[in-house]
Amino acid sequence: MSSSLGVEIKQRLLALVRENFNLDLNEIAVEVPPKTELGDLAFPVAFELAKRIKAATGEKKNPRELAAKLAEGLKSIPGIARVEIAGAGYLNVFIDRARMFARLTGLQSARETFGLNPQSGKLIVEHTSINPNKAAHIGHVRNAVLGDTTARILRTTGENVEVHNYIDNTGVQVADVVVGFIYLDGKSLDEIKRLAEGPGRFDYYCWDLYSRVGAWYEEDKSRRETGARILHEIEEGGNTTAEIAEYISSRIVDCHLNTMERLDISYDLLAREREILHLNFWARAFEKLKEMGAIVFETEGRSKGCWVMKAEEREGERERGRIGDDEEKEGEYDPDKIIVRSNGTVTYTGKDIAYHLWKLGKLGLDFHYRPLRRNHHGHEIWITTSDEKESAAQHPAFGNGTAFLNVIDVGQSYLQANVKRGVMEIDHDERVARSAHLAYEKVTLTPEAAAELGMELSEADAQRRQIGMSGRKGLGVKADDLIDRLEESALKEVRSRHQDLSEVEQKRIAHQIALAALRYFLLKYTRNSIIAFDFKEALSFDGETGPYIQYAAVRARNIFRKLGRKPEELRDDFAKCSMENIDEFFSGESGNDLWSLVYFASRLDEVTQVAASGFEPAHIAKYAFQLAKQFNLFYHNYHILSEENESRRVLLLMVVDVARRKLEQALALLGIETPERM
RNA sequence: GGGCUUGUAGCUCAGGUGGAUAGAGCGACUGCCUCCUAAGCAGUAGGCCGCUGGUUCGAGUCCAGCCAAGCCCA
Repeated sequence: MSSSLGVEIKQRLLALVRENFNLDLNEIAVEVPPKTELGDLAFPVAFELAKRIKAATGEKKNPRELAAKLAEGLKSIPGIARVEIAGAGYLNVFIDRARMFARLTGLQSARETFGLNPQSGKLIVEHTSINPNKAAHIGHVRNAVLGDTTARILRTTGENVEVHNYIDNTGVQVADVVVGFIYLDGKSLDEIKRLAEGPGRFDYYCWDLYSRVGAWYEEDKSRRETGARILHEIEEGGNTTAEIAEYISSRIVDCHLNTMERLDISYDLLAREREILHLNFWARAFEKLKEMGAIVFETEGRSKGCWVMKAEEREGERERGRIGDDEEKEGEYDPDKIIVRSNGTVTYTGKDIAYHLWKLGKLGLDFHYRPLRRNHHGHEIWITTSDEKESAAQHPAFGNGTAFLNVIDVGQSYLQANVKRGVMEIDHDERVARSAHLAYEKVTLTPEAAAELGMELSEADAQRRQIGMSGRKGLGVKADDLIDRLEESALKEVRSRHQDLSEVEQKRIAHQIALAALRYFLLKYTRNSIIAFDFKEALSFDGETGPYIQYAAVRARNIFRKLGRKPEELRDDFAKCSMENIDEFFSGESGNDLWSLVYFASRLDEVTQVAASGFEPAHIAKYAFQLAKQFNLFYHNYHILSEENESRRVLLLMVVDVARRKLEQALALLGIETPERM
């Protein structure tokens, strides 16, 4: 792998600088030169060195001369073909192409992890976590796709990952839909059941109902008290209202799991808030927090009578904010974080700290578990329960993580920071510090998209670049609607190209293409970029899209199909090629072309590392697209099957195979399959 | 008023640890299917990288101050 060679060169350079100039550099920067002809790795170390020498002795040195001195010492490293000094003093290293190519083609294609940093502990990734009261929309899908892809990337780098989906089944949003069923529709539990089991889409029905409830509240604000009462009954449990809530939220969770299954997104465990309430997680966490002195009881000031987590700095300096009445927003932005209000109720932060202590195995309490369903890979998805009788005798060991990663939109940053702080007061394990809030920006709508959804735009809205989606207003792109449209238009394309395939096969391919289009669309943007959703863009299969990348991989497959042999069957022919053949192959102008494709393909592992350490799947997405582009260029310029020179043809085929393998691996990291045909 | 984030081509966005001529997609214009699939390829046009200073041999990248937008909050 090129990066290990890079590491070796760095170490050698550090030693050379020490020997020759008696200086210690703390880092050696590496770059990739802008053109293949300039080399494969570039070290601007001579510039840094000249600066340091001047600082130490006042002597002005020419970077080119310094670079030349260092170059001598690199030549003996195996894998390096030659070293050149370029520009004002770049040290450019040329990799031994034949040697590296031979190694690349020899890789096991089934290799899934490269385990450069295997972790002993378990990382708990939480994503999706949609309120179970209505259909999922494109914003929820961004969360799920980001979380799912991050989990795939982390697993590939050797992490042990457990994926959780948190179900807030006793929250305000579920309560509002319950209000709708009882007060707006006048439906009993049995009637709701008939509706849910009927032919219509239950999550779509709730989507509309939820916005009707929003409007109902707007008409008469005092109706919100009804909502508050219903919420209280749900939290308390043991009554019909709670039963209705339980039924509705369970059915909606089913719908969400179906939607996510279409995107090849799955979970190990669904953890529900209901159990956190019933199993008294908070009470235990409260004891622990008090024990550790993480929270203190205020006897004076604005927060008198509250248990608070003291601010880290400037304690007491700033005047504390008034305690509001608003359930949801209370006190979260005070310098001292209120955990328990003076009336004895617990804030979200408090409950969340309890839940996260459980994730790390520090609570001393556990859920009961039952299997819920299997996904299409046969993987069992478990769900928590508070009923011991329901509990499975045998279940995987959930929780007990060493760190957690929460995929939540950026608006929750402050809350998440407080949760982490609270947890770290109790769990001092340094690995907890690796825990992070994986924040991402929202998906909004372009004015055009909003108009297409039937929204009446006010003048102010029409002027704006983007319009926020609103579950309460029923304004948003429903995930299943979008997937349906993608599959439909993909199917049309597949039919026109592959009339020989069966209907089932055509649909399967259309589905793979639709999934690629959607996942790539959501992953090509970096996390902190707002996605202004546009139908035309999201439904495109051309240009920088998932299908474009799939197409490149399929083209590579087609070459082997046409050839009538599998890549593995060419090993013997490849072995007959001498190193001289390969050197010749990679020399000259065409050699540079071929090499730049191979070299770029070799860098997937390096890119994966960067994506993993920054929790940024967009790096892989961008890389995959660039690799596909390079492959398409190669495909256009070189006719492989018509190549008459026997050994050259074999080598070209091996290049195709290296590129194909890396394309497929990159797509797999993004959760995208490569179709057999396109 | 406080905190966080963002400002790069007409539009949407990339640009780890400062480095070689600032990139891509879309849109516009011009070419390329007798040849492994044109969901493709090649080319043209399009840029005070928000503004002003600073650090540096070197700044889209780092620092400060402005301006503008978005998000969270008293």
